[in-house]
Amino acid sequence: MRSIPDEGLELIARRFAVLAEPMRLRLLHALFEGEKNVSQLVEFTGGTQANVSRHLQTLTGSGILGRRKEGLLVFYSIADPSIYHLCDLVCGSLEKQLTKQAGVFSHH
Amino acid sequence: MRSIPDEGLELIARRFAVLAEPMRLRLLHALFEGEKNVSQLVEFTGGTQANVSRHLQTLTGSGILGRRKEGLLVFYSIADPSIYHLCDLVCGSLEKQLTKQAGVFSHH
DNA sequence: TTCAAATATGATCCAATGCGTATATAGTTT
DNA sequence: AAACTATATACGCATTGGATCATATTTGAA
Repeated sequence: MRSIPDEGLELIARRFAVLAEPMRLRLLHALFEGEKNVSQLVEFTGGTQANVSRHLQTLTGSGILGRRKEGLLVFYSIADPSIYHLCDLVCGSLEKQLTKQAGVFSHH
Repeated sequence: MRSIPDEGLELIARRFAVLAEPMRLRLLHALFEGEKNVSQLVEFTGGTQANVSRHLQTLTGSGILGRRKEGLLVFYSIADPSIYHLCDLVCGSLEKQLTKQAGVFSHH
């Protein structure tokens, strides 16, 4: 079998880790609608400005988000389209698991 | 826009977190070949028995792996087929990012 | 140039998690 | 039952990462 070098594994793990925070998922979910600036995201998520800014930095640093400055405002947007599919996959898998029990997602 | 309840976000984050460890990815990679018992996985990954066992427990607890006892041996296998696609997506996305620089995956 | 608004960053604290060692449990063999 | 093998778990330690508060930086306006 083809083995994966440690560097590669750590890169993959790192990518998953970036997605492993509820606040970052909330930010991604907000940005699925289209690009938004930091203030909008702060209001949207209900987080503090500092915290939102940090998470945006994490997401941007990993290449998932893109950044665009316009005067005082900074707009963020999805830069890696694979994220959509990734989230769909996980949601789908979890829905399957959950419909075998009680349904958190059941009220479509 | 449809918002996702906090419970849901935490479930999704949790799923990503489970995939965010190199050793667990190594175990998954090993199991992509087919089911293996703990000793085989210990040898395969080069980890300690205790550590491998713990990570297998994490993966099983999240529904990603299945567990089958056969005498003294315990066999683990991929239970959630979406994992294949999930890893492919991430790898593909990372390859794209990396080919824009130096190539860790470049020697196919 | 001074002020105000939007965003980023530094310092600190705290909780979560991974690893290693040692030990416990379960199943098998004699 | 005793001894042995395979696997799981308890404990302690070290590291990491997120949240908050305060402050810095950037940019536009007066």
